[in-house]
Amino acid sequence: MGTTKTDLFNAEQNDLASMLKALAHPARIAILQHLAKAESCICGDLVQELGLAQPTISQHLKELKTAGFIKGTVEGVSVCYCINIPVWEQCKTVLDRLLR
Amino acid sequence: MGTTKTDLFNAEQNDLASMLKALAHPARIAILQHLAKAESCICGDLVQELGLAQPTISQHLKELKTAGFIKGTVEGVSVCYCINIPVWEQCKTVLDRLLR
DNA sequence: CCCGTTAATCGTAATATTGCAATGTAATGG
DNA sequence: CCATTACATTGCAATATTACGATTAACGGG
Repeated sequence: MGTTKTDLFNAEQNDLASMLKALAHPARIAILQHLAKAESCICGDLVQELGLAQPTISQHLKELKTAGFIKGTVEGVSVCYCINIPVWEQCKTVLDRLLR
Repeated sequence: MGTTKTDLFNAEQNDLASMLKALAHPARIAILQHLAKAESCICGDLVQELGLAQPTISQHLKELKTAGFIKGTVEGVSVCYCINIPVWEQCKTVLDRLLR
């Protein structure tokens, strides 16, 4: 137990659920907002902006990246993150299709 | 630890996160899809439709109701659930505002 | 080549979520 | 009033998530 019974549901339902789960945390929403506002990408700044420790931010970034919502490019010693628009659009489309 | 540090974020971020969390489970998505398709509301049928036990369905319904996405009205011995359109619209609006 | 800076990863504690059996509650039919 | 039917609640086991200290990996400057 404690595990979601994914085999009971179809791919669309499971995919949408995991996309939404990736967004369903205030820190990850705050990260997306910051990336949207900053236009270009940032990284260590997020640790400053939100009050969370560096490993925590790194973990949230990883979840957003795994879900496809952001992309990260190594820029020398730092990493530059930015929003992955197509995935975002697709998420909204699927969500829209849900209730109509 | 293990708790989300909600005090680090503003109300909009926390509210959106909890709305999305309510949606972020395939069973709850399946429930919403079924309610949308059936137009009118249903209830015990959901236990049949999805392969989950009755207490589990009841718990998911409760979470959706707490988040405001559905409403339930007692109809004799059974309970009739239906989608709460305004909350749904508002969720999409807030989500839209996030990335733009 | 060493050092500092930046970020990912590991390990772990605290807490939340998922799912269900058992039980409780409320209405309905007889 | 009793049995039944439809749900909700409780309690608990299994697992997932959140957060962070400690450590590691990778790059650039001297």
